[in-house]
Amino acid sequence: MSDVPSYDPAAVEARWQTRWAERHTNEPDLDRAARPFYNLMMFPYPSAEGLHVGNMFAFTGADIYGRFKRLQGFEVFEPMGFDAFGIHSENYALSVGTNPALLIPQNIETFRRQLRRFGGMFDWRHELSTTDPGYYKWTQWLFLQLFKAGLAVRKRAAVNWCPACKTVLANEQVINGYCERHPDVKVEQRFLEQWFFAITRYAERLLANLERLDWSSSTVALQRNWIGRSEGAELVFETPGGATIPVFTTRPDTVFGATYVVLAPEHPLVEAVTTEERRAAVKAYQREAQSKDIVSRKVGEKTKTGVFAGSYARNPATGEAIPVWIADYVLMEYGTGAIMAVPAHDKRDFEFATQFQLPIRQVVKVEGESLPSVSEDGVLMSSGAFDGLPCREGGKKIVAWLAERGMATARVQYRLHDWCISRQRYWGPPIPIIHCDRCGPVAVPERDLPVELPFIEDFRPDDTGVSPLARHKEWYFVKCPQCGGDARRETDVSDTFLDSSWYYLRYPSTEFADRPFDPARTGKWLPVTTYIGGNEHAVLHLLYSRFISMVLQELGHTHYEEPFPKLRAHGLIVKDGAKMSKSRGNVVVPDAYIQQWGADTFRMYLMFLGPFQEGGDFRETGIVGIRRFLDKVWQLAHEASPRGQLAADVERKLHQTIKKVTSDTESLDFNTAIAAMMEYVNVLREVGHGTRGALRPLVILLAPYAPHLAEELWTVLGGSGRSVFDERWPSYDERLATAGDVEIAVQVNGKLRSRLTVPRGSAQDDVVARALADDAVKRFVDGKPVKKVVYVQDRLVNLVV
RNA sequence: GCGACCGUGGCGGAACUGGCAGACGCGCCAGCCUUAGGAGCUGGUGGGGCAACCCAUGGGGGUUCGAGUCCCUCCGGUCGCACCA
Repeated sequence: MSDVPSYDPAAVEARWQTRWAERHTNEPDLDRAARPFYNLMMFPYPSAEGLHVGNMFAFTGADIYGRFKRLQGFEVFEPMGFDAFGIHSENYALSVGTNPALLIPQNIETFRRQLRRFGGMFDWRHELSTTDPGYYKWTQWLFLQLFKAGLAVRKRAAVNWCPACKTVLANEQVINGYCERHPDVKVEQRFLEQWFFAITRYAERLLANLERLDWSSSTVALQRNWIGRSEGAELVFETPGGATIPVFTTRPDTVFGATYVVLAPEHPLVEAVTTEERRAAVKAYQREAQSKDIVSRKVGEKTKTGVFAGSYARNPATGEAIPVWIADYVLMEYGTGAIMAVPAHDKRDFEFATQFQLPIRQVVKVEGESLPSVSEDGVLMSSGAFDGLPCREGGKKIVAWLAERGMATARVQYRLHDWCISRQRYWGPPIPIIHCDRCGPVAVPERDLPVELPFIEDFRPDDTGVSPLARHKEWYFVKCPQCGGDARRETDVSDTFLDSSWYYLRYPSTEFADRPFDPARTGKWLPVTTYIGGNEHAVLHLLYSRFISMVLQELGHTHYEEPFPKLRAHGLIVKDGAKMSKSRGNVVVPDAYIQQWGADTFRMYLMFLGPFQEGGDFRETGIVGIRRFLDKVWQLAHEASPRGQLAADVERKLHQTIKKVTSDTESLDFNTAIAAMMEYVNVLREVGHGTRGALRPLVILLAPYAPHLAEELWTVLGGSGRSVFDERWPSYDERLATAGDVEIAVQVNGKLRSRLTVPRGSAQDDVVARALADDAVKRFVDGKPVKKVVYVQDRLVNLVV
């Protein structure tokens, strides 16, 4: 054995983590940074179980990118925080019977320790937690800005209600229509007054802006889908009683085929269209529909249910009287809550009409399609003057024709709903509103913020259906800030997604207690340069953040409309092909691996597992490969001769490696970047020795991936300065990277027959001449004339005979 | 049902705008070194012929001098949304 000390990751990592902290290595000057780079990763929810490998996978990839940018000369701000409010924490707290206010700090402490241990380049000066009153004071401020702008409104809306818990459930607590905690109790819907943000007013902008965002295409597709824009028309169906039923349809061309009308059971017109003799049946049906929970109500059931209301409405196109039905396959939240049913050209209407023996009238002819035919590639029939027109054109003409009589309006409809931010829960920031009998809902004056969440010994929900906060009398009863009369606080807390919709805006300004975000800091650091996170947040978090950014800009608080111009989604780490979850019991925790192998080895292993943006299957068998690689680098660095020229082939390989690692790290292809570094190390070992000149660039390339080891080896290689991260990313010489001979494939009729080694950039004629002289090639050309030559520079030549 | 994606050795995965399939790593095999090794080193490793060749990227078809890559079709899998009119 040589006299090289053995690589002891635990000692190396402890040493450098201490130095980084002492030397403030990871703390950029936020006020004076000349080249600011805001490297953001989605902050974690600090679960009781601690950081798991999925978190670490995401953070490692993002951290590598941040360190890479730092080495390229940017001043990188990489903050970390905790999304600690919300139903997860509250449920866990309920299950162990301890107030979340006591549990969360412990969880955060565990996360903080784990995050330091893995070596993230976090600027801990700017840590935040959404549960900190100093943070949620500004979450409440944000609510007030929307409230004052008329964007926070109160509406009645359905919630899941468990009659056993006597409380509101989140959708994820409803399992197949039953309460998660009472598997034999059916969940029902109840209607409560709740706070909504008017995100639908921004639907068009949220959709249009997607075009100019540099985001993973999968994420864009998810958002586009969620916003769900549909073009169509609102048509009016009149009842003899004088009521008019507006319906939304995307297929106005099929109006001649509308043979009945359906209202959602909650529709306000149900009363007016129900006849006396049908009243009992309709009431019974409404009760039945209400007893279903929201989730199963929406999941398409095989058999449809409904009830005839007793009255008829006039089809605006045909003038016919058609029956009005009440059925829960029509949803109150979409369109107008009422539809014209065209059973011949809509699957759901077809099912319903078949079941209840309602007439089915075909008005679109499509080649080779039987009913129900939903294609728009047909021509109209049985549609009066519009017969023979293609669907789309016919639809436009029908809308125009009906519009003359005030019976139709073209309009656009979105699936996106207003954002319900009310939670009838304990563990969240109280919504800063005071209800006064005289003044109505009144904003808490900003000087009185935060409305602190009081510590409540018994924080369990009770059978009142309102948040446990209502039980805290001193907190609940207040004076109206406007008239001074008796008033009560709003007891709903806000949605966790509101907390996380602006945390990135707070990070650079955490030390300012008197403002949510400092204008100068915000001007310098926002919008976020690169955002890396999982696709589980592709819709809600990212959509809400974009919405909040638009509002803040519109109200003059910030200078940008889109918070995350560049977003990359990482993949998922699975275990044995299945998603890791507590219930499956296959959650992998990194601590033991870090203990055994070191953080650097484990970081690189996670990145080598598969493509960062696709994820991979966690198998511990490969870890040793990374460790062997780092051991080799360690050995080479310690044995490197201080001086000495690089052999030509080593130099070429070095420049190729720099090129590959640079572009792969930039594109987050960490697995192939690591492979390239391994190849270089293999070459160095074949040559039999390393020089410091050959090792120094490697150590810098490796630094984002294995930061502690790189720091250590940088000093071994005689590096100056306090940190390898004060160095510059190596550059490569394109000429050197591509110099030397190349091997060219020689094909005859498209089949590989031989290989030639020629100088790079050889002329076609020379290569062809040499190819024709080749024995193997001669055998296959067999004296036949060459009809065609395909030559790809430095790659191949194909002779067609 | 709608939308997005994927299918390559024993395994994880490479392969730029079509151009030498299997980089890199794990595992496995052989040898070396060791009292010993779950350490280290050297070599080998898609399949078949055991050679000069043939066959191989889920199946079938097509475009092309040339297809893992493009097109059609079928099979299988993953994710998201889902009675959205």
